[in-house]
Amino acid sequence: MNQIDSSIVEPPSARASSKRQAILDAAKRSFVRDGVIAGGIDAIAVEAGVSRQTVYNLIGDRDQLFRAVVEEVTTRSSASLMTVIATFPSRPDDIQAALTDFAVRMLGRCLCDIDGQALSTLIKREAHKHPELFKTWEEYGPGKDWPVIAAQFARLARDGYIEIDDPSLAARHFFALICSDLPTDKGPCALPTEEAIRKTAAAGVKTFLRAFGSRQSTSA
Amino acid sequence: MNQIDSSIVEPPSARASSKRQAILDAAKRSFVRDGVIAGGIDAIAVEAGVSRQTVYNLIGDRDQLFRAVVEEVTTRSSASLMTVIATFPSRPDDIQAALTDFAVRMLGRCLCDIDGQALSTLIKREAHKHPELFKTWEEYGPGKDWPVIAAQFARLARDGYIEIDDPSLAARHFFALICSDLPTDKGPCALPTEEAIRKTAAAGVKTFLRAFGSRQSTSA
DNA sequence: AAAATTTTGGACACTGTTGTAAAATTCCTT
DNA sequence: AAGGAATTTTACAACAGTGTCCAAAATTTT
Repeated sequence: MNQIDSSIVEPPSARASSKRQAILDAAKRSFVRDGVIAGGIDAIAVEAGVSRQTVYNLIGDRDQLFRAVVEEVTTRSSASLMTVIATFPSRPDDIQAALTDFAVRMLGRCLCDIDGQALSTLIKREAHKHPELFKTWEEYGPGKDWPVIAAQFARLARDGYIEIDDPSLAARHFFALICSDLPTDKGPCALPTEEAIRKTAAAGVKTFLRAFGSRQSTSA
Repeated sequence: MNQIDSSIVEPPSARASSKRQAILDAAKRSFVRDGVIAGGIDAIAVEAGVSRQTVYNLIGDRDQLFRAVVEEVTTRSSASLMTVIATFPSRPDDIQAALTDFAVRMLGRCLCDIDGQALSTLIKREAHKHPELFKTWEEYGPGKDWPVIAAQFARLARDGYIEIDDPSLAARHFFALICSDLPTDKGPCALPTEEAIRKTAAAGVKTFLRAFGSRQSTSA
């Protein structure tokens, strides 16, 4: 039905793979929107543009579907988080601008994208019924990267940009501030606009630097 | 409707009222734990210690049950929030200690109690299906009190305790910081311990005052 | 073009839940 | 203790969703 750009030459099971992805995406949306148990398999199949049988053929029953979605979301979120962490400013001229840009990237590409949203929603909502989910998050997912982020802040402190006692705490406060009043927390599940993200990030970084910025490097 | 401490002589429908409350509590827990649609009415009835019929007799079907729970949770949360806001420090000797105590009260009695937990969970999870829920939150629930909180911070600034540009933003950053790494966000739905609350609140207030505290009144 | 494979739509039995209605029981009033 | 109200028990019909099977249609491969 919807081959994206598989016009020229595709591997043997390209169609199946594409359909599989469509199902996973539809299931992801359904799980986030209605909960894992609430939405019917039929609805997911319709949303994916396939028949119910295809769902059972390519993936399996609800439980396997859930696991497949979690796996994909975890993998993707972890990867994009790593990518963004790699862009953490190292020796910026303007620490405020650099941190703001970093915060915007983090919010837009990790926390507010469809996968990040799905991951946090699923963890919050299904953790009590699937304890392994939270464990996976800690071991293989974004949860394992907190020390890396803390280390970035420690390095920033060592280079004289900020003054902190506890890098881990600083990292958590940084994230709390840049997420402070994202529309996500309030209204429906709509993803915030790029503009809202930038505004929130800038305000959060400003407060963060008021608290932790070195006196000499605080500009503005 | 709900007489509070009618221990000595009970009004005629005291038993019904008590059962009604038990049902509402059980439904609240079930809705938060499993979602509004997932848990069976039977399970709620058993958890409340009544039969399924009594649920239908005293309250009604699932939808009425949901509305009753939302109404109760909203009312209670709003009331306890008001109570705690009333204890906002006015002219404290030690601004840090006073704000920390306030943060502890706010976390413990509003955000981390069963009703606050239920309210935020239900709003996040069911907002898309019951838009009136979020609207109610804004008009009658805790949402309507943000300006009041912002005003408290404005007053604190006027009295020279803190230095802020935007009271509303300061209020949001204050809450973001004191909620920063509450165990709630991570693990299962268990309520955080008093100790964890105090620690998180203290750390949040400390950072808040590093950012916004007046130079002269910042102690330690 | 024919064969092989995948996808589809429909039918099916099955389970679990719902909301209601009647009896049976318990509880309170008098 | 008897009468009456409330509550629980039990039963029931209706319904929605699940997972499976199969034949027909569509699609790919030979």
